[in-house]
Formats: sequence, C-alpha cells, structure tokens
Amino acid sequence: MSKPTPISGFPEWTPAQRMIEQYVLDRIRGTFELYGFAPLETRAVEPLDQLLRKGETSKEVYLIRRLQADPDTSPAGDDQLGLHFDLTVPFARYVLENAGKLQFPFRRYQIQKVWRGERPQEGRYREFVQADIDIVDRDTLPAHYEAEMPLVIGDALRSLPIPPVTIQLNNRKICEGFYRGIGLTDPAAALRAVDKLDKIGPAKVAELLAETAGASEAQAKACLALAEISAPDASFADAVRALGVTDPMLDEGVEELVRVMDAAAAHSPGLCVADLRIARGLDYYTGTVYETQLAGYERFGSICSGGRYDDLASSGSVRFPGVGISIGVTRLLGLLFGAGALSVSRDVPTCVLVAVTNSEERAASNAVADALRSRGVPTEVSPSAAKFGKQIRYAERRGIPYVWFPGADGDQVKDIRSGEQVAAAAGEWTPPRADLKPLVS
RNA sequence: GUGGCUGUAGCUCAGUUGGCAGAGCACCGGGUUGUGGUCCCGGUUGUCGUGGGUUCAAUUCCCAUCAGUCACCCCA
Repeated sequence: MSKPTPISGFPEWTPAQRMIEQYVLDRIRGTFELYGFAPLETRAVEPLDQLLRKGETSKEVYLIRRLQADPDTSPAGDDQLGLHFDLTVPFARYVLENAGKLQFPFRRYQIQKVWRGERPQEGRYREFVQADIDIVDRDTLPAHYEAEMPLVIGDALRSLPIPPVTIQLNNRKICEGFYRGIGLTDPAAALRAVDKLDKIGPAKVAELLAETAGASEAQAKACLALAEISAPDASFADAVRALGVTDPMLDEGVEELVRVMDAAAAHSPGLCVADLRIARGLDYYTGTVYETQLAGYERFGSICSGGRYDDLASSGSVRFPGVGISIGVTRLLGLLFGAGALSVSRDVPTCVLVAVTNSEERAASNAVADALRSRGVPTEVSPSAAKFGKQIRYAERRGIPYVWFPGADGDQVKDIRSGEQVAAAAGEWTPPRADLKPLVS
C-alpha cells in the first residue's frame, strides 16, 4: 500500500496539539457556562434547503449520499442532506423545531465541527471547529444582548495563552441607514465594496462603489468617510453625526452601537473598537456585527465573528430574533501552531512512569500505578524491564516528569528534570499541582 | 471554483548542465551487567509527493495529479 497522504483542508493535529486544543476548548466552554449558556449539539447534517435558506454559497456545501443509493428513489434537490457549514443555521432550525420545549430567551453554546468546500490555505480549512454562542428570544430581542456577546468572548479569549484580541464592532443599521440617507439604493453592493477598504484602498473602493452600487462621486466620498470612522469608545457617534446625514435607521443604529461600546468599556477597557468598515455576511445580519483580530495575526482575518439577525428563524407569525458569535477554534490554533506560539509541557498526559525492576515484578509496578491513579495521578507503567537508564529515557522523550522506582526497601520517586530523588509511598505521594496535568503556554 | 509558487530522511536543507542519493539535528546500538541528559564509537534513515511520457539511463526534462502555500472568490 502506498503511503497515505493528507486530504486538503482536513487538518489533523499531533497528540500534543490535540492536548492544547482540548485545553482551549475546556477554557472556552468554561467561560460560556460561566455566563449561563446551555450546551447543545445538533446533528452534522441538515436538509439542503435549510442550508441554502440564506446565502448563495451552495457550491461550498458538502452533500452526503449512500454508496448504494438508488438514483431513482434517493432524495434529490432540497431533500438532499448536506454537512452544516456553520452552527447558526442548524441552531435556528433547532429552535423552530423545539420551540415548545425551550425557555425564552434561550441562551446556548455549541462547539462542533463544520464543513465548507473552500480552497484551503493557512488558517482556512474545509473541516474546522467553531465555538458558538447565541441568544434568541421570541418576537423581540432586547439590544442589551448585543452588548453581552463581546464580554463573553473577551473573557473566553483572554483566559487563553494567546496574544491580545480586539473585537471590531459595527451596526448594520448604521450602514444601511446612512446609505439610504444619502440616496443609495443598493446597500448590499455598497457594503461589499466598502468591506474591501483594507485590501484595495479608498480610491479603488470609490470606483467599485460607482460601478456596482451606482454611487455618484459625492455618495462614494460619503461612504468612504463613514467607513473610515474608527474609535475605541462611543465617540464614533460624534464622527458619524459630523457627516451630517440624517435617517431614522441610522440614528437607531448609532444609539445601539453606543450602548454596546459603553457596556464593553465598562467591562473590559480596550477590548472593543467601533469600526464602521466592518461588513460581515451580507445575507442576514440586521444589527450589531462583530469581527475579531488577533494581535500579530491581522493579515489572516477574523478569528471570531457574528452578529444580530432578526429574520433567520421564523415560523408563521412567530419570529425568533437572535444574536450570536462564533470563535474559529481551528483557525486560531492553526495560526498559532504555524507560528510555534503555543506549546505544552509534555506529549502525553502521563505524570508518573513506574519503572519495572524485572519482568517478574511487573505486578508490583502495576500496584503502584493503581495506587497513584486512584488518587488522580495520571500514571503509566514502563513498557519493559529495560535498564533504568532506558526507562528514564522513555519518560524523558515524552516529557513525563516523574519516574517511580519500586524497591524492596521502599519506593523512590525521581523528578527527572532536576534529578532529585526521594523516598515515597504510592498511597501518599502527590506531585506538585503544576505537574499533575500538562501545562499549556 | 480561477491563477501563481513550492514538494529530496522524522526536522532544517544541500545536490545531480540526465549516470548507484548527501549533511546537520533527531533517532537506534555500543562504550557504561540496572538511574537518562555531557562525551566517544558505530548504525538506519528515502518508492527524491504520486502517476504517466521522452531517454540506453529521470530525483533532474515534459505532462497530469495530489499536497502545502499565496492571490482572487467567499467568509453564516
């Protein structure tokens, strides 16, 4: 058999990297639960029509089918199943399906894999993990929930050994109201153009605005002036008003974003910045939108984004407006792994390796291991009764900090980092707290 | 999905104007009949990403493909 090769866009980490990932996921989950979000997992597949309900990205959906499927009777078109490519759409479907069993407002977190058939590159994958929180309510959703999202994310990301993050905020109503206020008729096209400001610069954006959104020179100039507003606090509102455009939706959006900025400033100064060029998905966000930059990794784009949606879930006359945000865990890890910026103190969970004196006495070593494990110390027994030097080396190669030597005259445990060796009893000895589990840094 | 660049040992990379495939690090064994890391000696790294073509001969030239990466597209 020829050597297997990777599949493009489907990353597989080493055990050490997986330990880091699990640590990161634990911290994120802990923060989500600290804020009272309830856990949820939805199935991996949704009917195709659900997946395509919003957005025009059908080409990126992975469809599933049975190898033995009969083409005459198997589902086609909208009845086909596809792998979900975010967690918000499945969640919206779940809320509609289970509305009768849920208490509203409903806050849930969901940490799962999603799949997108994109062309992969660094920090961009076809199979990846998202850590998502959403809050939905029935009929109306108070705006203060839009202010809560960045606080949760700020706490979650700041609990990790990663560079500082900045959450960039905008409000869709500001853009749409402003565009309407200056007489632009295609806000989506205008947003799409403005979103490229960082990449192609103001002159090209102005051209694009003229071409795709039918903007006059003055309108393009106004759009750029709005997009260039950026402030670490609520003062962005003054800059918007200084542009002299009036529109009810614009005023509403400014007011909402001011409240979000004020809440963020009170909770963690410096976390958020109002950045009126942020566009995000054009298809369904209706209020605040979020993007997140990791210091030093700006060129790779946002590692955490989301926004408010009013129209994603509705059934008959009942609407379920919501707001959500999602951490791109795989992207975050992929970037940091690529830079060698995350490490773990050992390659295995093992804290203690129990040496085997000779093969007849393996049972004695097993007994020591049992005693240590029963008190929560991750322990493995040496694979062979090789010379002690080799058994120590086995531990050293894996980063296992302690080697235990059973002895007729009493046991000894050695810290192989310092070389210090002391008498110990398996029923009593405990490693320092810091050595119990692998340390991520 | 479109286009560019890259692909030699576990890692970092040399190399052949087409003629048996190399170095450092790492790894394994021994020096050191039972306590590693230093030192000394010795050893293995490999379908030269994969498949085809040209050729007496291809790791080298050509085509395709896969993977990585970059730009575009998109980003729920």
